[in-house]
Amino acid sequence: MHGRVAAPTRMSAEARGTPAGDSAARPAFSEPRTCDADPAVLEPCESCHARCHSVCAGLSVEEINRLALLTQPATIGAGQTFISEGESAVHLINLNSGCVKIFKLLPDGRRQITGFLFQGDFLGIPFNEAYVYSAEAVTDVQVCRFPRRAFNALMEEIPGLEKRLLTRASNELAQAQEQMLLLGRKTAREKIASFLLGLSERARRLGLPDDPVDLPMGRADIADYLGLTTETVSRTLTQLKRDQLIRMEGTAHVRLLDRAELIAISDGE
Amino acid sequence: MHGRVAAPTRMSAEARGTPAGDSAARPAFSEPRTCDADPAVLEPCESCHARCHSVCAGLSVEEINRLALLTQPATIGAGQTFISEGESAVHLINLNSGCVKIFKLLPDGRRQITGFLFQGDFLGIPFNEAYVYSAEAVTDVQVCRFPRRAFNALMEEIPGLEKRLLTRASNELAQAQEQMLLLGRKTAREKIASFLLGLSERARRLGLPDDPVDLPMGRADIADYLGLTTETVSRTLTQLKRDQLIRMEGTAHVRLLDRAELIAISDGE
DNA sequence: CGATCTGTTGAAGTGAGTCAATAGTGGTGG
DNA sequence: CCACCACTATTGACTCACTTCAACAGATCG
Repeated sequence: MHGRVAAPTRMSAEARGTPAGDSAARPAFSEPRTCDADPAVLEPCESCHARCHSVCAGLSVEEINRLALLTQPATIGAGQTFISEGESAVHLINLNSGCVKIFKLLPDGRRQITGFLFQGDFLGIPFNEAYVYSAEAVTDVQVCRFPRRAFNALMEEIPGLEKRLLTRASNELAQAQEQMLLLGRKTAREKIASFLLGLSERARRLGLPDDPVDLPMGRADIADYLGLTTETVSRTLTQLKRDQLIRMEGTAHVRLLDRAELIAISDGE
Repeated sequence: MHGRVAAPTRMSAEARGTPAGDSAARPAFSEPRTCDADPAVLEPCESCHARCHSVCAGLSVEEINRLALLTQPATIGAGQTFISEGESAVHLINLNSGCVKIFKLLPDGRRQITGFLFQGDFLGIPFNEAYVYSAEAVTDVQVCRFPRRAFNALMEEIPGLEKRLLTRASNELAQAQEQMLLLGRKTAREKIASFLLGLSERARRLGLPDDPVDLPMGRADIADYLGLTTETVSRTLTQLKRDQLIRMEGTAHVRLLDRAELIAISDGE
Protein backbone atom coordinates (compact mmCIF):
# COMPACT_ATOMS: atom_id res chain seq x y z
CA MET A 1 0.00 0.00 0.00
CA HIS A 2 1.18 3.50 -0.80
CA GLY A 3 1.90 6.29 1.63
CA ARG A 4 3.37 4.36 4.52
CA VAL A 5 5.87 6.22 6.62
CA ALA A 6 9.41 4.93 6.73
CA ALA A 7 11.34 4.69 9.96
CA PRO A 8 11.79 8.19 11.34
CA THR A 9 14.76 9.76 9.64
CA ARG A 10 16.92 12.27 11.38
CA MET A 11 18.49 14.68 9.01
CA SER A 12 20.65 17.71 9.59
CA ALA A 13 19.49 21.24 9.02
CA GLU A 14 21.37 21.49 5.76
CA ALA A 15 20.36 18.09 4.47
CA ARG A 16 17.25 19.34 2.69
CA GLY A 17 15.76 22.42 1.15
CA THR A 18 17.36 25.79 1.47
CA PRO A 19 20.67 25.50 3.28
CA ALA A 20 21.80 28.57 5.13
CA GLY A 21 24.84 29.09 2.96
CA ASP A 22 23.27 28.31 -0.39
CA SER A 23 22.06 31.75 -1.40
CA ALA A 24 23.77 32.37 -4.70
CA ALA A 25 21.63 35.05 -6.31
CA ARG A 26 18.58 35.54 -4.07
CA PRO A 27 17.90 36.45 -0.45
CA ALA A 28 18.20 33.46 1.87
CA PHE A 29 15.27 32.34 4.00
CA SER A 30 17.06 33.40 7.13
CA GLU A 31 17.65 36.97 5.97
CA PRO A 32 16.19 39.35 8.58
CA ARG A 33 12.90 40.80 7.37
CA THR A 34 11.56 42.86 10.20
CA CYS A 35 8.43 44.64 9.01
CA ASP A 36 8.39 47.42 11.53
CA ALA A 37 11.19 47.96 13.99
CA ASP A 38 9.30 49.41 16.90
CA PRO A 39 11.81 49.84 19.74
CA ALA A 40 9.09 49.75 22.38
CA VAL A 41 8.41 46.09 21.62
CA LEU A 42 10.02 43.65 23.99
CA GLU A 43 12.44 40.93 23.04
CA PRO A 44 12.03 38.32 21.66
CA CYS A 45 9.22 39.79 19.54
CA GLU A 46 11.11 42.96 18.76
CA SER A 47 13.39 41.21 16.31
CA CYS A 48 10.91 38.58 15.09
CA HIS A 49 11.04 38.10 11.34
CA ALA A 50 7.63 36.54 11.16
CA ARG A 51 5.71 39.17 13.08
CA CYS A 52 4.04 40.83 10.11
CA HIS A 53 2.71 37.45 8.96
CA SER A 54 1.63 36.12 12.36
CA VAL A 55 -1.37 36.36 14.60
CA CYS A 56 0.70 39.01 16.32
CA ALA A 57 0.33 41.39 13.39
CA GLY A 58 -2.05 44.23 13.99
CA LEU A 59 -1.74 44.11 17.75
CA SER A 60 -0.80 47.24 19.66
CA VAL A 61 2.64 47.51 21.19
CA GLU A 62 1.13 46.97 24.60
CA GLU A 63 -0.71 43.87 23.41
CA ILE A 64 2.36 42.43 21.74
CA ASN A 65 4.27 42.92 24.92
CA ARG A 66 1.67 41.02 26.90
CA LEU A 67 2.02 38.19 24.42
CA ALA A 68 5.79 38.46 24.61
CA LEU A 69 5.62 37.73 28.31
CA LEU A 70 3.98 34.36 27.57
CA THR A 71 6.35 33.43 24.79
CA GLN A 72 8.79 30.57 25.06
CA PRO A 73 11.01 30.78 21.97
CA ALA A 74 12.61 27.54 20.81
CA THR A 75 14.51 25.98 17.95
CA ILE A 76 13.55 22.58 16.58
CA GLY A 77 15.85 20.48 14.44
CA ALA A 78 14.84 19.14 11.05
CA GLY A 79 13.13 15.76 11.31
CA GLN A 80 11.92 16.29 14.88
CA THR A 81 8.32 15.40 15.60
CA PHE A 82 7.28 18.02 18.13
CA ILE A 83 3.52 17.49 18.18
CA SER A 84 1.80 14.09 18.24
CA GLU A 85 -1.84 13.55 17.39
CA GLY A 86 -3.96 12.81 20.43
CA GLU A 87 -1.41 14.23 22.85
CA SER A 88 -2.64 16.80 25.36
CA ALA A 89 -2.47 20.25 23.79
CA VAL A 90 -0.31 22.08 26.29
CA HIS A 91 1.12 24.62 23.87
CA LEU A 92 0.02 26.70 20.97
CA ILE A 93 2.84 27.35 18.59
CA ASN A 94 3.67 30.13 16.21
CA LEU A 95 6.17 29.32 13.48
CA ASN A 96 8.80 32.01 12.99
CA SER A 97 11.04 30.45 10.39
CA GLY A 98 11.52 27.21 8.52
CA CYS A 99 9.02 24.65 7.27
CA VAL A 100 6.81 22.25 9.19
CA LYS A 101 4.54 19.47 7.96
CA ILE A 102 1.39 18.50 9.78
CA PHE A 103 -0.06 15.06 9.16
CA LYS A 104 -2.34 12.27 10.26
CA LEU A 105 -1.54 8.59 10.34
CA LEU A 106 -3.51 5.40 9.93
CA PRO A 107 -2.63 2.50 12.24
CA ASP A 108 -0.83 0.64 9.44
CA GLY A 109 1.40 3.62 8.76
CA ARG A 110 -0.32 5.24 5.80
CA ARG A 111 0.15 8.97 6.14
CA GLN A 112 -1.65 12.03 4.88
CA ILE A 113 0.14 15.34 5.16
CA THR A 114 -2.60 17.93 5.57
CA GLY A 115 -0.40 20.98 5.28
CA PHE A 116 3.01 22.52 5.04
CA LEU A 117 3.44 25.49 7.35
CA PHE A 118 5.82 28.41 6.97
CA GLN A 119 6.75 31.52 8.90
CA GLY A 120 3.80 33.23 10.49
CA ASP A 121 1.68 30.07 10.59
CA PHE A 122 -0.01 28.97 13.76
CA LEU A 123 -0.25 25.44 15.16
CA GLY A 124 -2.79 24.14 17.59
CA ILE A 125 -6.42 24.80 18.26
CA PRO A 126 -7.06 27.12 21.21
CA PHE A 127 -10.20 25.36 22.46
CA ASN A 128 -9.15 21.76 21.83
CA GLU A 129 -7.76 19.77 24.70
CA ALA A 130 -5.79 17.50 22.39
CA TYR A 131 -3.87 17.95 19.16
CA VAL A 132 -5.72 16.59 16.16
CA TYR A 133 -2.59 16.12 14.06
CA SER A 134 1.10 15.49 14.39
CA ALA A 135 3.74 17.98 13.36
CA GLU A 136 7.31 17.45 12.24
CA ALA A 137 9.97 19.97 11.34
CA VAL A 138 10.92 19.70 7.66
CA THR A 139 13.83 22.08 8.05
CA ASP A 140 15.25 23.52 11.25
CA VAL A 141 12.56 25.83 12.58
CA GLN A 142 12.23 28.59 15.10
CA VAL A 143 8.99 28.76 17.02
CA CYS A 144 7.23 30.62 19.78
CA ARG A 145 5.40 28.38 22.22
CA PHE A 146 2.52 29.78 24.23
CA PRO A 147 0.96 27.88 27.12
CA ARG A 148 -2.51 27.23 25.74
CA ARG A 149 -4.45 28.15 28.88
CA ALA A 150 -2.62 31.41 29.39
CA PHE A 151 -3.08 32.21 25.71
CA ASN A 152 -6.80 31.57 25.95
CA ALA A 153 -7.04 33.81 28.98
CA LEU A 154 -5.24 36.54 27.11
CA MET A 155 -7.62 36.12 24.19
CA GLU A 156 -10.46 37.23 26.46
CA GLU A 157 -8.71 40.54 26.93
CA ILE A 158 -7.42 41.12 23.42
CA PRO A 159 -10.41 40.86 21.10
CA GLY A 160 -8.22 41.46 18.05
CA LEU A 161 -6.47 38.19 18.75
CA GLU A 162 -9.62 36.13 18.55
CA LYS A 163 -10.62 37.89 15.38
CA ARG A 164 -7.27 37.21 13.76
CA LEU A 165 -7.49 33.56 14.72
CA LEU A 166 -10.97 33.35 13.23
CA THR A 167 -9.77 34.96 10.00
CA ARG A 168 -6.86 32.55 9.92
CA ALA A 169 -9.04 29.52 10.61
CA SER A 170 -11.42 30.62 7.87
CA ASN A 171 -8.60 30.87 5.37
CA GLU A 172 -7.26 27.48 6.39
CA LEU A 173 -10.72 26.02 5.99
CA ALA A 174 -11.02 27.42 2.48
CA GLN A 175 -7.64 25.99 1.65
CA ALA A 176 -8.56 22.63 3.14
CA GLN A 177 -11.57 22.51 0.84
CA GLU A 178 -9.36 23.31 -2.13
CA GLN A 179 -7.12 20.43 -1.06
CA MET A 180 -10.11 18.09 -0.82
CA LEU A 181 -10.96 18.94 -4.41
CA LEU A 182 -7.38 18.14 -5.32
CA LEU A 183 -7.26 14.85 -3.41
CA GLY A 184 -10.66 13.63 -4.51
CA ARG A 185 -10.84 14.70 -8.11
CA LYS A 186 -7.56 15.76 -9.66
CA THR A 187 -5.14 13.63 -11.67
CA ALA A 188 -1.49 13.25 -10.70
CA ARG A 189 -0.47 15.85 -13.28
CA GLU A 190 -3.06 18.31 -12.03
CA LYS A 191 -2.01 17.67 -8.44
CA ILE A 192 1.64 18.37 -9.10
CA ALA A 193 0.87 21.53 -11.07
CA SER A 194 -1.40 22.76 -8.26
CA PHE A 195 1.26 21.97 -5.69
CA LEU A 196 4.03 23.87 -7.45
CA LEU A 197 1.81 26.88 -8.04
CA GLY A 198 0.62 26.79 -4.45
CA LEU A 199 4.15 26.86 -3.09
CA SER A 200 5.08 29.63 -5.48
CA GLU A 201 2.08 31.68 -4.45
CA ARG A 202 2.86 31.09 -0.80
CA ALA A 203 6.43 32.27 -1.17
CA ARG A 204 5.24 35.40 -2.95
CA ARG A 205 2.83 36.22 -0.14
CA LEU A 206 5.73 35.96 2.29
CA GLY A 207 7.76 38.38 0.19
CA LEU A 208 10.10 35.68 -1.06
CA PRO A 209 11.02 34.96 -4.69
CA ASP A 210 8.22 32.99 -6.33
CA ASP A 211 9.87 31.66 -9.38
CA PRO A 212 12.49 29.20 -8.64
CA VAL A 213 10.04 27.40 -6.38
CA ASP A 214 11.75 26.10 -3.27
CA LEU A 215 10.91 22.52 -2.25
CA PRO A 216 12.23 22.13 1.28
CA MET A 217 10.40 18.79 1.60
CA GLY A 218 11.33 15.47 0.01
CA ARG A 219 9.44 13.52 -2.64
CA ALA A 220 7.89 11.27 0.00
CA ASP A 221 6.40 14.31 1.74
CA ILE A 222 5.08 15.69 -1.54
CA ALA A 223 3.54 12.29 -2.27
CA ASP A 224 1.87 12.09 1.13
CA TYR A 225 0.54 15.61 0.70
CA LEU A 226 -0.96 14.90 -2.72
CA GLY A 227 -2.21 11.37 -2.10
CA LEU A 228 0.34 9.82 -4.47
CA THR A 229 3.50 7.72 -4.27
CA THR A 230 7.03 9.04 -4.56
CA GLU A 231 7.38 7.22 -7.87
CA THR A 232 4.38 8.98 -9.33
CA VAL A 233 5.65 12.33 -8.09
CA SER A 234 8.99 11.70 -9.76
CA ARG A 235 7.47 10.49 -13.00
CA THR A 236 5.06 13.40 -13.17
CA LEU A 237 7.81 15.94 -12.58
CA THR A 238 9.81 14.27 -15.32
CA GLN A 239 6.81 14.46 -17.62
CA LEU A 240 6.32 18.18 -16.91
CA LYS A 241 10.02 18.64 -17.59
CA ARG A 242 9.69 16.82 -20.93
CA ASP A 243 6.77 19.09 -21.80
CA GLN A 244 8.97 22.15 -21.17
CA LEU A 245 6.65 23.40 -18.42
CA ILE A 246 9.25 23.28 -15.65
CA ARG A 247 12.99 22.89 -15.25
CA MET A 248 14.57 21.33 -12.19
CA GLU A 249 17.53 23.13 -10.64
CA GLY A 250 18.80 20.43 -8.37
CA THR A 251 16.05 18.33 -6.77
CA ALA A 252 14.81 21.08 -4.46
CA HIS A 253 14.20 23.99 -6.83
CA VAL A 254 11.80 24.18 -9.73
CA ARG A 255 11.76 26.87 -12.37
CA LEU A 256 8.26 27.46 -13.75
CA LEU A 257 8.70 27.88 -17.50
CA ASP A 258 5.05 28.33 -18.46
CA ARG A 259 2.98 29.52 -15.57
CA ALA A 260 -0.15 30.08 -17.65
CA GLU A 261 -0.14 26.50 -18.90
CA LEU A 262 0.56 25.17 -15.41
CA ILE A 263 -2.43 27.11 -14.12
CA ALA A 264 -4.57 25.66 -16.88
CA ILE A 265 -3.43 22.17 -15.94
CA SER A 266 -3.97 22.72 -12.22
CA ASP A 267 -7.53 23.89 -12.90
CA GLY A 268 -8.23 20.77 -14.95
CA GLU A 269 -8.04 22.65 -18.30
CA MET B 1 -13.57 11.03 -16.12
CA HIS B 2 -15.33 10.31 -12.87
CA GLY B 3 -17.20 12.76 -10.69
CA ARG B 4 -18.75 14.98 -13.32
CA VAL B 5 -22.04 16.60 -12.40
CA ALA B 6 -25.07 15.71 -14.43
CA ALA B 7 -27.51 18.31 -15.65
CA PRO B 8 -29.07 19.94 -12.60
CA THR B 9 -31.92 17.77 -11.47
CA ARG B 10 -34.92 19.25 -9.82
CA MET B 11 -36.53 16.84 -7.44
CA SER B 12 -39.41 17.26 -5.09
CA ALA B 13 -39.03 17.43 -1.36
CA GLU B 14 -40.15 13.86 -0.91
CA ALA B 15 -38.13 12.45 -3.77
CA ARG B 16 -35.14 11.58 -1.61
CA GLY B 17 -34.16 10.72 1.89
CA THR B 18 -36.52 11.11 4.77
CA PRO B 19 -39.96 12.03 3.51
CA ALA B 20 -42.15 13.94 5.92
CA GLY B 21 -44.68 11.16 6.19
CA ASP B 22 -42.32 8.23 6.34
CA SER B 23 -41.83 7.93 10.07
CA ALA B 24 -42.88 4.39 10.84
CA ALA B 25 -41.16 3.68 14.12
CA ARG B 26 -38.83 6.59 14.82
CA PRO B 27 -39.19 10.35 15.22
CA ALA B 28 -39.24 12.19 11.90
CA PHE B 29 -36.59 14.77 11.12
CA SER B 30 -39.15 17.52 11.25
CA GLU B 31 -40.35 16.69 14.72
CA PRO B 32 -40.16 19.82 16.88
CA ARG B 33 -37.17 19.63 19.20
CA THR B 34 -37.02 22.92 21.02
CA CYS B 35 -34.27 22.73 23.57
CA ASP B 36 -35.41 25.50 25.86
CA ALA B 37 -38.72 27.22 25.37
CA ASP B 38 -37.89 30.66 26.70
CA PRO B 39 -40.95 32.79 26.12
CA ALA B 40 -38.92 36.01 26.16
CA VAL B 41 -37.22 35.05 22.91
CA LEU B 42 -38.64 36.66 19.81
CA GLU B 43 -40.05 34.81 16.85
CA PRO B 44 -38.76 33.27 14.66
CA CYS B 45 -36.02 32.10 17.02
CA GLU B 46 -38.41 31.25 19.81
CA SER B 47 -39.63 28.13 18.03
CA CYS B 48 -36.38 27.27 16.25
CA HIS B 49 -35.60 23.56 16.39
CA ALA B 50 -31.93 24.05 15.65
CA ARG B 51 -31.16 26.65 18.25
CA CYS B 52 -29.39 24.39 20.69
CA HIS B 53 -27.07 23.21 17.92
CA SER B 54 -26.43 26.58 16.29
CA VAL B 55 -24.11 29.50 16.77
CA CYS B 56 -27.07 30.96 18.61
CA ALA B 57 -26.68 28.51 21.45
CA GLY B 58 -25.28 30.00 24.60
CA LEU B 59 -26.30 33.53 23.78
CA SER B 60 -28.34 35.50 26.28
CA VAL B 61 -31.99 36.17 25.56
CA GLU B 62 -31.16 39.75 24.79
CA GLU B 63 -28.41 38.71 22.38
CA ILE B 64 -30.60 36.18 20.64
CA ASN B 65 -33.21 38.83 20.16
CA ARG B 66 -30.69 41.17 18.55
CA LEU B 67 -29.81 38.36 16.17
CA ALA B 68 -33.49 37.66 15.60
CA LEU B 69 -33.94 41.19 14.30
CA LEU B 70 -31.41 40.47 11.54
CA THR B 71 -32.84 37.12 10.61
CA GLN B 72 -34.50 36.43 7.32
CA PRO B 73 -36.02 32.96 7.57
CA ALA B 74 -36.52 31.09 4.31
CA THR B 75 -37.36 27.68 2.89
CA ILE B 76 -35.32 26.22 0.05
CA GLY B 77 -36.55 23.36 -2.10
CA ALA B 78 -34.55 20.17 -2.60
CA GLY B 79 -32.18 20.45 -5.54
CA GLN B 80 -31.91 24.24 -5.39
CA THR B 81 -28.43 25.71 -5.60
CA PHE B 82 -28.60 28.69 -3.29
CA ILE B 83 -24.91 29.61 -3.02
CA SER B 84 -22.50 29.69 -5.93
CA GLU B 85 -18.74 29.69 -5.55
CA GLY B 86 -17.18 33.05 -6.32
CA GLU B 87 -20.43 34.92 -5.91
CA SER B 88 -20.41 37.95 -3.60
CA ALA B 89 -21.09 36.78 -0.05
CA VAL B 90 -24.12 38.88 0.85
CA HIS B 91 -25.57 36.49 3.40
CA LEU B 92 -24.42 34.20 6.11
CA ILE B 93 -26.75 31.28 6.56
CA ASN B 94 -27.72 29.11 9.45
CA LEU B 95 -29.32 25.78 8.62
CA ASN B 96 -32.36 24.98 10.75
CA SER B 97 -33.56 21.75 9.21
CA GLY B 98 -32.84 19.46 6.29
CA CYS B 99 -29.60 18.57 4.55
CA VAL B 100 -27.32 20.69 2.39
CA LYS B 101 -24.24 19.73 0.41
CA ILE B 102 -21.40 22.16 -0.18
CA PHE B 103 -19.07 21.52 -3.08
CA LYS B 104 -16.44 22.79 -5.45
CA LEU B 105 -16.35 22.27 -9.20
CA LEU B 106 -13.61 21.98 -11.79
CA PRO B 107 -14.22 23.66 -15.15
CA ASP B 108 -14.90 20.31 -16.84
CA GLY B 109 -17.59 19.46 -14.33
CA ARG B 110 -15.74 17.21 -11.92
CA ARG B 111 -17.14 17.83 -8.48
CA GLN B 112 -15.93 17.43 -4.93
CA ILE B 113 -18.48 17.64 -2.17
CA THR B 114 -16.60 19.00 0.83
CA GLY B 115 -19.36 18.53 3.33
CA PHE B 116 -22.92 17.64 4.15
CA LEU B 117 -24.54 20.10 6.53
CA PHE B 118 -27.42 19.50 8.91
CA GLN B 119 -29.44 21.47 11.39
CA GLY B 120 -27.38 23.92 13.38
CA ASP B 121 -24.64 24.19 10.75
CA PHE B 122 -23.44 27.53 9.53
CA LEU B 123 -22.66 28.52 5.93
CA GLY B 124 -20.43 31.33 4.81
CA ILE B 125 -17.29 32.93 6.10
CA PRO B 126 -17.87 36.19 7.97
CA PHE B 127 -14.73 37.97 6.71
CA ASN B 128 -14.73 36.67 3.15
CA GLU B 129 -16.15 38.89 0.45
CA ALA B 130 -16.98 35.92 -1.76
CA TYR B 131 -18.24 32.39 -1.20
CA VAL B 132 -15.53 29.78 -1.61
CA TYR B 133 -17.93 26.97 -2.36
CA SER B 134 -21.36 26.31 -3.79
CA ALA B 135 -24.24 24.96 -1.78
CA GLU B 136 -27.27 22.95 -2.85
CA ALA B 137 -30.22 21.73 -0.83
CA VAL B 138 -30.27 17.92 -0.68
CA THR B 139 -33.70 17.86 0.94
CA ASP B 140 -36.06 20.76 1.49
CA VAL B 141 -34.35 22.95 4.05
CA GLN B 142 -35.23 25.79 6.36
CA VAL B 143 -32.60 28.45 6.88
CA CYS B 144 -31.95 31.74 8.57
CA ARG B 145 -30.19 34.27 6.39
CA PHE B 146 -28.22 37.08 8.01
CA PRO B 147 -26.88 40.02 6.02
CA ARG B 148 -23.16 39.48 6.35
CA ARG B 149 -22.20 43.07 7.11
CA ALA B 150 -24.82 43.48 9.78
CA PHE B 151 -23.82 40.15 11.28
CA ASN B 152 -20.18 41.21 11.40
CA ALA B 153 -21.14 44.45 13.08
CA LEU B 154 -23.12 42.52 15.67
CA MET B 155 -20.15 40.24 16.24
CA GLU B 156 -18.20 43.24 17.54
CA GLU B 157 -20.76 43.64 20.26
CA ILE B 158 -21.38 40.02 21.14
CA PRO B 159 -18.00 38.48 21.93
CA GLY B 160 -19.58 35.08 22.54
CA LEU B 161 -20.60 34.96 18.91
CA GLU B 162 -17.07 35.30 17.62
CA LYS B 163 -15.89 32.70 20.07
CA ARG B 164 -18.55 30.25 18.98
CA LEU B 165 -17.66 30.79 15.35
CA LEU B 166 -14.01 30.18 16.13
CA THR B 167 -14.85 26.97 17.96
CA ARG B 168 -17.00 25.90 15.07
CA ALA B 169 -14.34 26.76 12.48
CA SER B 170 -11.78 24.83 14.49
CA ASN B 171 -13.98 21.75 14.57
CA GLU B 172 -14.65 22.01 10.86
CA LEU B 173 -10.94 22.30 10.23
CA ALA B 174 -10.26 19.16 12.25
CA GLN B 175 -12.96 17.36 10.31
CA ALA B 176 -11.56 18.63 7.01
CA GLN B 177 -8.21 17.12 7.91
CA GLU B 178 -9.88 13.84 8.71
CA GLN B 179 -11.52 13.98 5.29
CA MET B 180 -8.17 14.68 3.62
CA LEU B 181 -6.83 11.52 5.22
CA LEU B 182 -9.84 9.68 3.85
CA LEU B 183 -9.55 11.12 0.34
CA GLY B 184 -5.82 10.74 0.05
CA ARG B 185 -5.14 7.43 1.73
CA LYS B 186 -8.18 5.27 2.33
CA THR B 187 -9.54 2.51 0.11
CA ALA B 188 -13.10 2.52 -1.20
CA ARG B 189 -14.16 0.08 1.52
CA GLU B 190 -12.57 2.20 4.24
CA LYS B 191 -14.15 5.33 2.80
CA ILE B 192 -17.66 3.88 2.81
CA ALA B 193 -17.27 2.52 6.34
CA SER B 194 -16.02 5.92 7.54
CA PHE B 195 -18.87 7.65 5.79
CA LEU B 196 -21.59 5.50 7.33
CA LEU B 197 -20.10 5.82 10.80
CA GLY B 198 -19.71 9.55 10.36
CA LEU B 199 -23.36 10.01 9.45
CA SER B 200 -24.40 7.80 12.33
CA GLU B 201 -22.28 9.77 14.77
CA ARG B 202 -23.63 13.02 13.41
CA ALA B 203 -27.23 11.93 13.86
CA ARG B 204 -26.48 10.87 17.41
CA ARG B 205 -24.99 14.25 18.25
CA LEU B 206 -28.20 15.85 16.99
CA GLY B 207 -30.25 13.62 19.22
CA LEU B 208 -31.56 11.52 16.35
CA PRO B 209 -31.50 7.73 16.06
CA ASP B 210 -28.02 6.61 15.04
CA ASP B 211 -28.63 3.11 13.92
CA PRO B 212 -30.65 2.89 10.89
CA VAL B 213 -28.37 5.47 9.30
CA ASP B 214 -30.33 7.90 7.17
CA LEU B 215 -28.89 8.69 3.74
CA PRO B 216 -30.77 11.72 2.47
CA MET B 217 -28.30 12.08 -0.41
CA GLY B 218 -28.04 9.94 -3.52
CA ARG B 219 -25.21 7.63 -4.56
CA ALA B 220 -23.77 10.31 -6.84
CA ASP B 221 -23.45 12.68 -3.89
CA ILE B 222 -21.84 10.02 -1.75
CA ALA B 223 -19.41 9.31 -4.56
CA ASP B 224 -18.50 12.97 -4.98
CA TYR B 225 -17.99 13.27 -1.24
CA LEU B 226 -15.67 10.27 -1.04
CA GLY B 227 -13.77 10.75 -4.27
CA LEU B 228 -15.33 7.68 -5.90
CA THR B 229 -17.87 6.88 -8.62
CA THR B 230 -21.48 5.87 -8.05
CA GLU B 231 -20.64 2.41 -9.35
CA THR B 232 -17.91 1.93 -6.78
CA VAL B 233 -20.20 3.19 -4.01
CA SER B 234 -22.83 0.66 -5.05
CA ARG B 235 -20.41 -2.21 -5.37
CA THR B 236 -18.81 -1.44 -2.01
CA LEU B 237 -22.16 -1.27 -0.24
CA THR B 238 -23.07 -4.60 -1.82
CA GLN B 239 -19.80 -6.05 -0.61
CA LEU B 240 -20.39 -4.82 2.95
CA LYS B 241 -23.86 -6.35 2.74
CA ARG B 242 -22.39 -9.67 1.60
CA ASP B 243 -20.00 -9.54 4.55
CA GLN B 244 -22.95 -9.12 6.93
CA LEU B 245 -21.66 -5.76 8.15
CA ILE B 246 -24.66 -3.75 7.03
CA ARG B 247 -28.20 -4.31 5.80
CA MET B 248 -29.97 -1.92 3.45
CA GLU B 249 -33.51 -0.93 4.30
CA GLY B 250 -34.54 0.64 1.04
CA THR B 251 -31.76 2.60 -0.64
CA ALA B 252 -31.75 5.44 1.88
CA HIS B 253 -31.39 3.62 5.20
CA VAL B 254 -28.55 1.44 6.38
CA ARG B 255 -28.61 -0.78 9.41
CA LEU B 256 -25.16 -1.19 10.96
CA LEU B 257 -24.88 -4.86 11.88
CA ASP B 258 -21.35 -4.84 13.24
CA ARG B 259 -20.27 -1.42 14.36
CA ALA B 260 -17.00 -2.59 15.88
CA GLU B 261 -15.89 -4.20 12.65
CA LEU B 262 -16.95 -1.17 10.64
CA ILE B 263 -14.86 1.02 12.92
CA ALA B 264 -11.90 -1.29 12.43
CA ILE B 265 -12.34 -1.04 8.68
CA SER B 266 -12.74 2.72 8.71
CA ASP B 267 -9.52 3.08 10.68
CA GLY B 268 -7.66 0.92 8.18
CA GLU B 269 -7.61 -2.12 10.53
C1' DC C 1 35.60 5.98 -0.93
C1' DG C 2 32.27 2.88 0.44
C1' DA C 3 27.79 3.32 3.03
C1' DT C 4 23.40 5.20 3.07
C1' DC C 5 19.82 8.01 1.67
C1' DT C 6 16.83 10.12 -1.76
C1' DG C 7 15.32 10.30 -6.31
C1' DT C 8 14.55 8.28 -10.98
C1' DT C 9 13.27 4.86 -14.21
C1' DG C 10 11.36 0.32 -15.87
C1' DA C 11 8.16 -3.63 -15.86
C1' DA C 12 4.18 -5.72 -14.14
C1' DG C 13 -0.09 -5.72 -11.28
C1' DT C 14 -4.45 -3.91 -9.49
C1' DG C 15 -8.12 -1.08 -7.45
C1' DA C 16 -11.12 1.78 -9.06
C1' DG C 17 -12.95 3.94 -13.32
C1' DT C 18 -15.51 3.63 -17.72
C1' DC C 19 -18.92 1.92 -20.63
C1' DA C 20 -23.07 -0.58 -21.05
C1' DA C 21 -27.02 -3.21 -19.87
C1' DT C 22 -30.45 -4.36 -16.36
C1' DA C 23 -33.21 -3.86 -12.24
C1' DG C 24 -35.57 -1.12 -8.75
C1' DT C 25 -38.51 2.75 -7.26
C1' DG C 26 -41.52 6.24 -6.81
C1' DG C 27 -44.62 9.47 -9.40
C1' DT C 28 -48.30 10.15 -12.60
C1' DG C 29 -52.20 9.78 -15.07
C1' DG C 30 -55.54 7.04 -17.44
C1' DC D 1 -55.34 0.47 -9.02
C1' DC D 2 -52.33 -0.52 -12.38
C1' DA D 3 -49.36 0.63 -16.47
C1' DC D 4 -46.08 3.51 -17.85
C1' DC D 5 -42.31 6.83 -17.33
C1' DA D 6 -38.18 8.93 -15.69
C1' DC D 7 -34.74 8.36 -12.81
C1' DT D 8 -31.62 6.13 -9.54
C1' DA D 9 -29.19 2.11 -8.21
C1' DT D 10 -27.00 -2.23 -9.25
C1' DT D 11 -24.27 -5.42 -11.76
C1' DG D 12 -21.03 -7.02 -15.42
C1' DA D 13 -17.12 -6.71 -18.68
C1' DC D 14 -13.28 -4.33 -19.77
C1' DT D 15 -9.71 -0.50 -19.34
C1' DC D 16 -6.38 2.37 -17.33
C1' DA D 17 -3.98 5.60 -14.12
C1' DC D 18 -1.53 4.88 -10.55
C1' DT D 19 0.66 1.58 -7.48
C1' DT D 20 3.93 -2.00 -6.47
C1' DC D 21 8.14 -4.22 -6.91
C1' DA D 22 12.72 -3.85 -8.35
C1' DA D 23 16.91 -2.07 -10.15
C1' DC D 24 19.76 1.78 -10.65
C1' DA D 25 21.68 6.52 -10.26
C1' DG D 26 22.98 10.74 -7.65
C1' DA D 27 23.94 13.04 -3.69
C1' DT D 28 25.81 13.46 0.97
C1' DC D 29 28.79 12.22 4.58
C1' DG D 30 31.55 10.06 8.01
